[in-house]
Amino acid sequence: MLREEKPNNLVQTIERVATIFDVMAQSAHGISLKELSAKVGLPKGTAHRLLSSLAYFGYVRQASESKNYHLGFKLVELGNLLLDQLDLRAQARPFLIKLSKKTKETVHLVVLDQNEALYIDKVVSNDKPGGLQMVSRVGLRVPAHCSAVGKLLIAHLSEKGVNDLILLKGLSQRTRNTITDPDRLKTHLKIVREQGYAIDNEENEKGIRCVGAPIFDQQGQAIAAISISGPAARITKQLVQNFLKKEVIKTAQAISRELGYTDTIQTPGINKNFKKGGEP
Amino acid sequence: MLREEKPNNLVQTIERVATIFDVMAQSAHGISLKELSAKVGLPKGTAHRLLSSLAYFGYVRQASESKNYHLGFKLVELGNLLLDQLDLRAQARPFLIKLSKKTKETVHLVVLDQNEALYIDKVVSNDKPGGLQMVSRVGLRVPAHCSAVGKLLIAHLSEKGVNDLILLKGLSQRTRNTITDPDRLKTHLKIVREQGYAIDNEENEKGIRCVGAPIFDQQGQAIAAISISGPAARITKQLVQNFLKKEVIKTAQAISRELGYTDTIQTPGINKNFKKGGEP
DNA sequence: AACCATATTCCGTATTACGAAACAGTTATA
DNA sequence: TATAACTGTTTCGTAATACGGAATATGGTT
Repeated sequence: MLREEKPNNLVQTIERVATIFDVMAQSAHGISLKELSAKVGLPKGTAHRLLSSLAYFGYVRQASESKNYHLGFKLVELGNLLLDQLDLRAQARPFLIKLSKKTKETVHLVVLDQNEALYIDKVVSNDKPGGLQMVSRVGLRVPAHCSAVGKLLIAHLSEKGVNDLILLKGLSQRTRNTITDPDRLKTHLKIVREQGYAIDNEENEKGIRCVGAPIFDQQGQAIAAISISGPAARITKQLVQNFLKKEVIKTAQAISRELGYTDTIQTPGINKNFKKGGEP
Repeated sequence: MLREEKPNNLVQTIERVATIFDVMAQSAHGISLKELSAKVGLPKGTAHRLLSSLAYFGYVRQASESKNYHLGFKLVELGNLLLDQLDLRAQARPFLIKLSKKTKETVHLVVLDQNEALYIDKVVSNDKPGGLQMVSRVGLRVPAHCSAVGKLLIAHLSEKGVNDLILLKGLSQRTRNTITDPDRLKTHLKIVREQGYAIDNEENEKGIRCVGAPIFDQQGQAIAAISISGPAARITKQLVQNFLKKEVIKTAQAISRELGYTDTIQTPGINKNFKKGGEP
């Protein structure tokens, strides 16, 4: 997988640790030293030294019986601490809860990170006992080009930003509805930007439909997006047009206002750069 | 702070990265390179090299305008993935929700990690609008000796385990109710172990009272604990004795059964070591 | 009891990261 | 507008650091 601007002098240890974490992330029930050292391509001794250092600080832990290595709880600690440091999340949460209650569907809060849409909060509706539930998780990533929230966020990127993203991540075909043509995507993003909401019409996963709206900060930057997601059978196109679209936009606007955004959504593009690049 | 068995050949980079993360964790609004390098005691150049390597893999991120460094979302990703890898958490969750609904209070799931009680799940009651809410967070740690859940977990440790914990962490006085005498603690733990539940009677934080019960796995090990927590004014001693204690024990037993624990709680200590240390 | 598999530790070597200093980019000051 | 002051970023010769193959411990199996 391609990444953005690779530094020419990466610290070797950090690169190795990142690889180790990634391998462990795929090993739900822990991994032995032998297997891990094979997978990351390091001698056992070297891998062991890294692991015991990581274990000392709590970033990995070793099961006392099986000797298998697992990710450590320090990661949970730091990850959740980071989420709490995000003012955005704290401020958005009550609105998400309200929206979820009103629509009786799962609501997500998403930011763009490393050119992917990253879930930073999730509110599930309690009122769907036994019903279908979209599988998602805080910390999960989805491609930007085939999710409502992703499209919203990149719709407010610069032309260059979008090109870079396409170059780095590509436009993988996830379903038959996925937009995979760069030009079609750019046209679509223009519409998304102008209409102030986006729909994921089973573009990422067959059977899942979403509708989302962008959140703007004080500077008018689209820093996040929210969406309502669920099974396409329940989230019908009709329901989106008649009800959900309106609700998600309303909520997103309320959150934006909470963050200090003052511009009206009705006049997009106008009166926007009052602070950005305006030397007299 | 003292730690368990320090390896003699820690990898320097990992030690430095751990320090950097800890400093960042305390910097809610990001930290400048200058400030960070000063705090961790590294030359700017060195700190910068580590940071840019970490940033490349998403473990830190740099705010585009302020240039300040923040913890990166990769930590969220790994942390939440780890939580999902824990069978315990998935299996316990429905029981926690039920317990929270029934008692209308906040319920926590906790494990022992590095001699501290670590919250790995939290279910808040929705039925307390505007009411008091205990501040807690998944990933947060509390000392073991002054929390209901912590006492439960160390009550099932070996004598040596408890001694090590006391040596490493000490028994800090958090409130006037905190048990700070090693012998008194050991006596108390014996009672906790025998009665099958524990109470935190404002021992960690004035005004907060908790009652908890242990969760046993198939091997009869106390691998986790659950608790009901809330303001002492609401969680009265009476309510604990008449209602909450019973409910939390019942729920903990149900989860233990779910995990394959078969021994009856009524006969603690008896018929326990059928698999642990039984050479013929 | 001997064996096998895996984890852990050791130690001489050279590769890796180090960090002082130069450079660049940005903001404050005259 | 020029200049100073500050912070972030990059460079490069050096030596300390981590490397990794091989020896040793551990513990489970035949």
